[in-house]
Amino acid sequence: MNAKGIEKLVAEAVENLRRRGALTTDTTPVVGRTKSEEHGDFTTNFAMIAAKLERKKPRDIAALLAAELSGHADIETAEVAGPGFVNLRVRGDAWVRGMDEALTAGESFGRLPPTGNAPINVEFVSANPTGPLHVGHGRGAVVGDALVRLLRAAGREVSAEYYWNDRGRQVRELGRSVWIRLHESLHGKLPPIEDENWYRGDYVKDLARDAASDARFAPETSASATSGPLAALAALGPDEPRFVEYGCDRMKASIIATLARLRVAFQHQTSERSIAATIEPFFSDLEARDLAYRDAGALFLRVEGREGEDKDRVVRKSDGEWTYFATDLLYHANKLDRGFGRLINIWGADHHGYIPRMHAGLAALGRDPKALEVLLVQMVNLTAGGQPVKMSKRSGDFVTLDELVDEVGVDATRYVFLTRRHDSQLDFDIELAKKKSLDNPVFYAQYGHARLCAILRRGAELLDTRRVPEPLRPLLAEGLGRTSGGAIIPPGALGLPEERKLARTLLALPDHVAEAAEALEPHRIVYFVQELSQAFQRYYTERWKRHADPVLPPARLDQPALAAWDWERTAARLRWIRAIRAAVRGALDIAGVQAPERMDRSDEGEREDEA
RNA sequence: GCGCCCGUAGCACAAUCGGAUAGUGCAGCGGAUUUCUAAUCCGCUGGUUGCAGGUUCGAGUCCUGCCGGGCGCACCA
Repeated sequence: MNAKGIEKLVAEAVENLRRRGALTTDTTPVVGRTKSEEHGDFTTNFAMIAAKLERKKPRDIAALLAAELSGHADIETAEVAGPGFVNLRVRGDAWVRGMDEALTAGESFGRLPPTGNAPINVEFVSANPTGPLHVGHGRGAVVGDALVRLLRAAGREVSAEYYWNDRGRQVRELGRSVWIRLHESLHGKLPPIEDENWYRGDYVKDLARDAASDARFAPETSASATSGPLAALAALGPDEPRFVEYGCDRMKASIIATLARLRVAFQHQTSERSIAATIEPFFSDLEARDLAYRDAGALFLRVEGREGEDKDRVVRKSDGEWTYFATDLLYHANKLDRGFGRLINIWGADHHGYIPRMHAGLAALGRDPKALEVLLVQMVNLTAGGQPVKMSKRSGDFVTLDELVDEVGVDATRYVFLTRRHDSQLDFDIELAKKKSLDNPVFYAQYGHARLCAILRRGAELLDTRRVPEPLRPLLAEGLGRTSGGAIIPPGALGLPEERKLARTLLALPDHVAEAAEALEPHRIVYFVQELSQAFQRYYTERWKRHADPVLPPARLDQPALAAWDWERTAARLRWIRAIRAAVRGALDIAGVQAPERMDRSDEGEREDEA
């Protein structure tokens, strides 16, 4: 029972009207959730959209549709409102049925059936294997991974992919940097270096230190009894290609390990080196077809005038080296050749100028530029209690992703990265993300789940300690989900407006999944968790504090009071709470954030200022 | 100079292919409560959606022009 379901129902009604000749349009209706309670549960603007083609007044069409819909078994009321909306209110027992579906789906609630479309390739992170990932990469990683999970939940077939720039100048610099550090540890000082391009982070020292034990240097190290392995390696000189390979392999492994920690995984990794292997014939073919040409010793691809590009672009420099643009282009073509219908890329926002060039390049190749969709992820500013944390890249002194995860944990890292749309800047408050209090949104969401679990645990305890009157035990067992159909919980037992509203909220998860996948905006799932958690917390507190109507009987009740308790209502609410929990779990699963059964209260308690 | 992204409450952000009265958190002020995990909840304050036009039944959303912020315009990556 969600907007998609209602949409089908409205479409049927429209079809009926058409068959009877009351309407002629073939406009497909769109149904949305209402913002305001008084407008019912769902609304459609079909009448206003169709009005022009029908050449009728919107309200007249709306009246026809409303009359048709009000006959349906699931519809309580169908009313014409405003300029021509049809507002629908769904019957209470239809909500209860909807929750049964959610409970049957359990952990996988929110997942949509497969669309059967061509698979989607999502390429993200793809940071050069020349150093550890930093915080900005982390955001791209989490957004990309959540997007992959989201698209899968929405029934798409998705492959997550990492592209390694393991060729070209950047990695040559890494190889040279390894040599520089070898030289340093051998001679106690850096060799004379005429430029600033080498990588001077501490991780390179580690690479240099471990190089001697790497198998690919065995010929040198084993034959170096007198001078020592370090000297043997240093003698290879700064341009030794094995330094590059070695450095890349080590960095790749380290980057993948960091991402795995963050629960980010890839189905496929592509190496630029392997792409470059076929680049010669590819571009000479283009040259033969006059899609590329030589000028001043360089090879240019004809992209001028396409996708807003104002000049042709170099694919091979006059020094003979292929540009990254050339291999990137070939790589995207390669992905299309592998059968992907859509190529989604996640880039740092500073690369946005590259998008038109990529599109133009694809167009020049005769490919559909629209197949490549680029999501730009904006900057992350780290703060601690409102104060900016310095992230100077100078001398390799910047905050790595590993350090961030060490500091605040995987769940908080992921959650915070998903609290903003990808294209807006993000302030990441490290202090807040660590706090075990409710102004920390991660904590709030996880606590909400733990609380749902606590209620169900207590319900189970009541049953197991036999404090529930004998004849009513099957009912409670049903509410707790221990049986299915073992007892009938009357739909009317869950009749409060708040309960109905919350049912509507939780059953909207499949709609949110569909919409978020369509928009490529995983952050919406996090908003859903927040909304649902908050709605339940409000309900839970209000029921008890304001209405003296708790979900479970208070602990102090004696046996006669328990006998008089309304167990039917309790069973209905427990079932409903399980449905809420299924929705929270389903949503957190898409975000890749854990849903803990309990929060340990132990540490951190109070230790404010003691001054 | 040209191009791209963003301007929504004091701060940080939402807003379902253009839908009805623009929401949520934090901060501020006031309150509930002695329990089912209070690690809770409620109320109040706060807005000309940067500005000016346009498109239409209807605009935070689309178009044009300004203003402000960020970024990009290499035979760099």
